[in-house]
Amino acid sequence: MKDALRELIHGALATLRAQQTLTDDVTPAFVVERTRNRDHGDFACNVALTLAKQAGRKPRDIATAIVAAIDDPRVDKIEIAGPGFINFFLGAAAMHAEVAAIISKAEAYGRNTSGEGRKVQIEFVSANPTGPLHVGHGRGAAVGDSLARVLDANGWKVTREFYYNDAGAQIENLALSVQSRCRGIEPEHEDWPTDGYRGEYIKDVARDFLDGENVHADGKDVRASGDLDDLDSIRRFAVAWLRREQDLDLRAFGVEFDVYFLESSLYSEGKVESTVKQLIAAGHTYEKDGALWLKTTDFGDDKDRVMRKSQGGYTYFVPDVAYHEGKWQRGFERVINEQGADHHSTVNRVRAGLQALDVGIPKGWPEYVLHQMVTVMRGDEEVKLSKRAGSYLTLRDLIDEVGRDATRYFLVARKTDSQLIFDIDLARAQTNDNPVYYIQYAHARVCSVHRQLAERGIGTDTKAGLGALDRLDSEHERALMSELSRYPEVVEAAALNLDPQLIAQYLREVAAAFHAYYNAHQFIVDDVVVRDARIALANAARVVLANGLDLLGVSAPESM
RNA sequence: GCGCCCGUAGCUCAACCGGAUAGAGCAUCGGCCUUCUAAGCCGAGGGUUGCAGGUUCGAUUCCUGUCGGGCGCGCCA
Repeated sequence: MKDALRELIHGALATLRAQQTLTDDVTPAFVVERTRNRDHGDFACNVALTLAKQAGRKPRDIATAIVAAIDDPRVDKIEIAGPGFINFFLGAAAMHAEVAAIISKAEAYGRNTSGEGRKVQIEFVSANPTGPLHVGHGRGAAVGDSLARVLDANGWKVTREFYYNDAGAQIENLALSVQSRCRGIEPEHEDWPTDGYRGEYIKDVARDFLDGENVHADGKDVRASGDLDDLDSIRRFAVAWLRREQDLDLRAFGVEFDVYFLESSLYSEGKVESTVKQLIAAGHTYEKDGALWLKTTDFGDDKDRVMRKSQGGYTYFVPDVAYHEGKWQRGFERVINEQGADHHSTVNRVRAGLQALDVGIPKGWPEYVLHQMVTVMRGDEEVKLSKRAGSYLTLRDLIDEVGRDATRYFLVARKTDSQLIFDIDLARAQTNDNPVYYIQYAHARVCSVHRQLAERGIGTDTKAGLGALDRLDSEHERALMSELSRYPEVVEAAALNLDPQLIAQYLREVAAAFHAYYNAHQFIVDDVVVRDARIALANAARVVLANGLDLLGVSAPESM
């Protein structure tokens, strides 16, 4: 509806220009937006205000001229208000048509094609296989996967990718830790490796290694040699073991990836070497103190970066650039990296490295969505420890305790750049204070109505119901219809702002509108036409709730 | 010391890339409803948007400074 109104405005401007009422050919940016206040109608437009400046005329005069040039049956009334806002009051028919569209499009309602099938990659989680996923990874998983779903709903062709380091120093620490556990050394002992991993899970890995277990991860089997002097074998086994573990966690979270990308492949396939050569050839490198440097300061970084250490070997930054060049070569018009904000310093660095390649990669490519820290509270106590990891709360702990739906919802329900406080007690609560419960309950209530009808042997006629929506004219009914019709705009906005939180927030409002509607009216009434209409509207609400929840990866239960 | 993020009602958060009287939920207080799940409705109180400047018709939003909280600042990844 928003777009339709924009077109009406553009049409009116064209008319005014043809009449010479307007002489300026340039139309400045303007917006059509939902009003906050019902007195201002359904939509408002600020075009007269933005036009006034360049036309040198009073906004209200321009607004009057524009309004006079608009005539559309979908619009009941147009008012000019305040400094010159144009307020549109939609007719009931426009709203009823939207409800009918919801029912007929069903799962497809709210989806659009603005992405035109272009390729976008979302890289998220990307945890190294050195330990269980923690709550921070959970936020990344929830946000990244929801973003993927949202962009898919906007017509993009989405690839979900997980990048992990299976070869660096951290992995060496992992292998050494497992080896020490195999030898019965405890983390408190003086022979325990510096920077070793102390969690309980290391013991489990060690046990399985000594037992000669077989681990299936990333589509291949890795068998433990059981030889504790064979560090290489320990390393391969430990990586596979933890990869499998993380995979189970992610699956329990409803998140699946299309591509798992190994950092080691960048070395084995010579990508790192070729990237270094490219950077040297492009003339952006220099030698200093026995090391090879990249002049990233030429591209907006705050200091130059070492590529090859004086002792030999590349810094992690080099494979990072190689990796992203590979993403570019794979044809992703957009790449969105979802990471913890503690990695924010890599943003400038990676982009600068890509600019230095001189291969035509746009300046702001790739895009980043960085999420801030998560603090988990139980009552007034901060929860920090996990039995499994020994040092931090794992994602699995949280899913086990509050369930997947609540975990996912809570982790996306806040702006990514704000710190998030996860209230375990609230997430578990079976009350209306709990937004997940409140939303799912609204969905279940519609299903419950159908069960009630079935028990009484009452059938309904959706088509007749949709034809009779004009019989529904209470405040609650109107409000619910209006709320539902916003859904497509919310899906669009969530993609534009890369912000699934908008969906979470919107669903709460839909649920509130539904509950109010539900409680103010009887569904099972003798008037067949009204009954059909009310149930058709309830079904429309169910569709929007189900579609929205799906974008968050949260289930839409039929009963609770 | 430098960089990034945050600071909005008692609490948890919004405010749709600068718009109208800064909004919801919870909590508190006063009414109503209590019927197809555990609901819901109406009203009230509660704000100098951390603080101080600036930009303009107009600022929670943009700029500068400042205070407070978080995270980063390696030839670690």
